[in-house]
Amino acid sequence: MSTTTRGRADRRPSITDVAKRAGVSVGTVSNVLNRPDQVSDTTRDRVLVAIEELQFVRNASARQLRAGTIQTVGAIVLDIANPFFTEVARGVEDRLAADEYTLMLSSSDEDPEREARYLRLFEEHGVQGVMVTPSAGSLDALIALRDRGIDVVLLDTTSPVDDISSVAVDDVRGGALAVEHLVSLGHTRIAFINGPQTIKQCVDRREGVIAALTGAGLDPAAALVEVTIGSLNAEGGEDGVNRLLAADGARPTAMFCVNDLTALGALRALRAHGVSIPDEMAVVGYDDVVFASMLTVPLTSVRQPTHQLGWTAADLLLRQRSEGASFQHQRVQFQPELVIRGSSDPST
Amino acid sequence: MSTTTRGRADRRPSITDVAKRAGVSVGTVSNVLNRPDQVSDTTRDRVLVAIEELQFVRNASARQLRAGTIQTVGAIVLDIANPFFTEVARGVEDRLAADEYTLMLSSSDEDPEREARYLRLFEEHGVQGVMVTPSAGSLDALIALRDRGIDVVLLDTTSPVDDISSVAVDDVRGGALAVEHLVSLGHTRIAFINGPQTIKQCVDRREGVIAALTGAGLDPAAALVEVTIGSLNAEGGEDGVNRLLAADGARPTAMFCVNDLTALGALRALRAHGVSIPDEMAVVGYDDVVFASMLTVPLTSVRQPTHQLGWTAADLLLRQRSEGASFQHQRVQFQPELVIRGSSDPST
DNA sequence: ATTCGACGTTGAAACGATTCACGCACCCTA
DNA sequence: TAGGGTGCGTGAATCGTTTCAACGTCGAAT
Repeated sequence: MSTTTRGRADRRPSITDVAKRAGVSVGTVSNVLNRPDQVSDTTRDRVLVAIEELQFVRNASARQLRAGTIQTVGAIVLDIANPFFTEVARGVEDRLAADEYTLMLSSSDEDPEREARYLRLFEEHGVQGVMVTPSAGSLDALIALRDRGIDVVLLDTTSPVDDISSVAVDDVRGGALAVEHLVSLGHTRIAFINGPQTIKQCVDRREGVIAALTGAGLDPAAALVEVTIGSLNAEGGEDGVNRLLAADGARPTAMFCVNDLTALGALRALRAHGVSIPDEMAVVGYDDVVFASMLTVPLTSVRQPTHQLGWTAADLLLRQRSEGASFQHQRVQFQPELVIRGSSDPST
Repeated sequence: MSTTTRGRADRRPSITDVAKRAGVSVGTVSNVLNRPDQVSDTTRDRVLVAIEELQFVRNASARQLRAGTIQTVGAIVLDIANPFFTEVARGVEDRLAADEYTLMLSSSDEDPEREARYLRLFEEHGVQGVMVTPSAGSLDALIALRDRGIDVVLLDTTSPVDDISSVAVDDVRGGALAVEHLVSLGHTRIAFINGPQTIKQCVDRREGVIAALTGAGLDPAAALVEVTIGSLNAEGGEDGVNRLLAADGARPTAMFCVNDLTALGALRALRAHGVSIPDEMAVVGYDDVVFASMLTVPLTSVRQPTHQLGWTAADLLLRQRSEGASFQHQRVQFQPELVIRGSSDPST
């Protein structure tokens, strides 16, 4: 009775149970599973029937314990809810699928502790490699990881060391593009809603911003109003604008947001404050996400090759694996592109 | 030399290596790791030093093989790139964190095969339970999974059976809300950009649509123009509109899109065709995603309690685990809410 | 008739962590 | 001083799979 009507399995059937039921050895069952052509038809059928009857499901832990490793890599992005990163992840998956690798995907939410936790989790699970958008200070941990035999590729950031590959978009150039554009429209007082300097993208885009201002003969100290926000999402953008508008001093006439999600929140807050766009405030975002062109005021943004970014990172990782010591580490860098729309330029 | 300067580990150090180096038995190392207070201070320190020196990292497979199970559950959503589902996932994570469970998250991309593959992968990895937004026909597999001891909670769909719990939002009501609104604005010819009937949400929302039309004394056969699209994203929405506008017959004056991503694509295509909104075409979406209120024409949409949906699903799953046989299966259903904006109502 | 290879199958060793019954040393108490 | 705890540590068994040397059997070749 307990075998026929059990509501809940007492124990998962193992390969041994299958072997007993089919009247063969465990080795044969394993062969049926992994090298079916080395088993005679009749035996194979008998085993398959037993597998079906027992509803046998392989135990991945045992499998992997024996094998030592699995066809899996991990990826840690800054924010899984950001369309930019989901598109990158899609690129990663597409490349991995070709080599029948699977992906463990996690979001650090810009928190170094979460990043470290996931890194450890991935390692404990025996991934062959990781793609990471690292927070500040995690480089040493990544180098140590690499030394322990887990390949590392930096994602959306340029590698500071020669023996770790990276795939990035030129963020300095992107930041410059945005601000050069605003300056060319005549703005001389520009707000920059930026994330913490623990995030490399924020540092680089800021560098581009400063360079563009200086290059245009403006003094950053006077022309730039920096607002630092805690998280790079819509809430952060709203928060940034609220603080900006509450501050004393001349209100900027233009604003560069570190990404489109932030810009979305900023636009929402600006609207709530009755600030008209682009007349009273020109706004530029970053990423050119799917909805940027469709907003009340279509958002000027810096476009990046998202899918290609992810695809290339995965490609480097897999090639590093297969080529071994002969692999040449490299820093791949793509160029961003400014897409001008109504949020900055009234003539469009 | 090979031990000091090895660039790449020959083999991951095991608990045995640590034990040897520290001059203790493996049992003691395990105790240091799992019950540190049962080990004397000096021994513990010695072991910790060895762990540090060898850069020892636990092997999750071995650990889990012995333990039999892990504090992990899986979730399969229809589309990870849809903000609706990322918000749901966030709710799931928040509840799981309280019980120190981890989440394996995957996207089926509305493909039953992908769903089945991930389900199997989760099972092989020994998850304790799964939350699934199922495709049509996968119920039997889910019941079988439950019978094999893996708890199942249906996510964003109402359970068709008594002994599997579910957490959903009333999609029939949601569909009705959308169309009642359009009818109240005087529309008598309404397009419905819907996904395939293999997706329960699409079936339910359609049922609500039909009910609303009938309730208003309209004949669905005449009043409703259905367009079925392959995937519920922006591309699908664009495709749907293109096909709608290319078709013969009187053009509808209103349109209900099965979700906001689809609506976004639809709006893009409508704009490309020079159709003005809401004058020539009123548009209603579904989900009220973060950018809905910020679009060129703010999108009327049906709002759902996303975070709560995920949180509750995870809560049911964990309680099912802990309460065992005494657990009462339940169908939780939340109510949707219509948010009226400019894409349907010119007066807003 | 013997040898040989091919084929199919076997069974035990290994993977690395956890667990638990047991042993040892020590101190406290009667 | 014997008896009984207590506190630490040990080491073998165990989880389920894969792998591989070894074995029997059969047919073909010599």
